[in-house]
Amino acid sequence: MEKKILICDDHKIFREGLRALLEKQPGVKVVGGARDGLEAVKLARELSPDIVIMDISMPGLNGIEAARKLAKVKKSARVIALSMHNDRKYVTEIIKAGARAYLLKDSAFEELMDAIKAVSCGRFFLSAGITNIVLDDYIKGPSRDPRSAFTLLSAREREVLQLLAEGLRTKEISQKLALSVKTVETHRKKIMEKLGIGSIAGLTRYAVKEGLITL
Amino acid sequence: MEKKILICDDHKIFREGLRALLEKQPGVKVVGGARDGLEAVKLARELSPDIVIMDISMPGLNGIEAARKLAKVKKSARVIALSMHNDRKYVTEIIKAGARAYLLKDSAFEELMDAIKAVSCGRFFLSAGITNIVLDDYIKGPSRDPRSAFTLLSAREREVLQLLAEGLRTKEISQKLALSVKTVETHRKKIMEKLGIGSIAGLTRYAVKEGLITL
DNA sequence: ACAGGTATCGGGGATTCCCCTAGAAGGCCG
DNA sequence: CGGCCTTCTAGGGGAATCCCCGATACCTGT
Repeated sequence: MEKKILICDDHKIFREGLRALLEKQPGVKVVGGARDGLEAVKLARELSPDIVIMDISMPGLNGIEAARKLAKVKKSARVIALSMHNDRKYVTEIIKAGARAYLLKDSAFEELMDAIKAVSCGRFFLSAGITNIVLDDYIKGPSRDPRSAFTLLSAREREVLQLLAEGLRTKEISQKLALSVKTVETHRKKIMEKLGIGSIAGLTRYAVKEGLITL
Repeated sequence: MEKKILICDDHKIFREGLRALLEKQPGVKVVGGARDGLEAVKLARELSPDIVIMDISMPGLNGIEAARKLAKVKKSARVIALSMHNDRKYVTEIIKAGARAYLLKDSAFEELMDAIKAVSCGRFFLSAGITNIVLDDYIKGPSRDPRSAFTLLSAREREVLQLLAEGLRTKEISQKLALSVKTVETHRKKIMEKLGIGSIAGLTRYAVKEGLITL
């Protein structure tokens, strides 16, 4: 029996490209395409796909919320998350939302086929590099709150992070906080370690995303 | 004679999808794929494609700068910009950089084929909705928007700025661009001088604001 | 030809980064 | 209570960087 597939992505040309690739494969059939989360849920109800390939960033209702809804409304549909972000936040959230696979858009198409086979058999599938994130969270125990700067970092660390992201250099921060330069360095190191970010530029982008500073 | 096409996008699965669609079309042949701007320029020189389909947001060297380089180095290649942004900033800049077409990723594949036909004949092609933006700027005459990254900085400086904001350290940049560490330092110094920004964090925020990188 | 901007490098000292180690204080759990 | 973890603090030492100089070469427009 052919697997029915629903493709959800807000870029039409991407949907068409993926459809073209899938149509060359035996055993699968693309039954529809959705351009946002709401349409994804609607079409999933109408078409009863076996597999839903779900982009995460979509306007209106994003892929994570859409997956959450599908888990309630259409349990039979196996969701494969497909995203350009390898951000831990997205990964953990959509997996918790019921997705059975997480692929990066940078993956080869072959990996997508592997994922389709895996979830069809009831197994999970994670892109290389994603596994680390999930296992990392797993061994750290059930962290129910989302991994934000406020749960991950200590108050002092957030303080240092903000100053770093605002552009102060190590010496200035040490003066401002009445600390040794070495202490500030240690804080920076711990922050980078916790967040898995290895540069000031990366920390700045993170701080903006988390709302610690404004552009 | 078949048109040789080079696909530039940082997502492998997107490149594969597009290739699958194009391979079903007569008269065109995909000769290669690049995952960033530098590779795009390199492959364009090696493969001499007739058409370069260029995504705008790519790591390292973005599509706008890549188009600018191609306009100097490989005049024969017609660039089709393919982006998810319908932001006027991107449109005007890449058109000025020499692109002959601008398509949204939300476009249908058919539109891409129309664009390929158009630029092959030496015509321009703009996605619906994009035309307004260009004409709008056109009738308003040369609207020198002051103080943007595109008017203040040189191409090389923008290139270095993007890499800095992406979190690469000086040495990595020098290796990527095949330059001396000292040269990269000088560029950074000039960038900071021109922009009046004195830290990597500040440069990162600036690059995000200007759309050189995404969060 | 000349001025100006751009792009490319170097010297050298101050500074920071990055790897270690480590003590004091507070909380948590068997 | 006695370990154990986390946090905050700080230092040593070498590599890498930042930051001030200067310098050469190449365009481009006047």
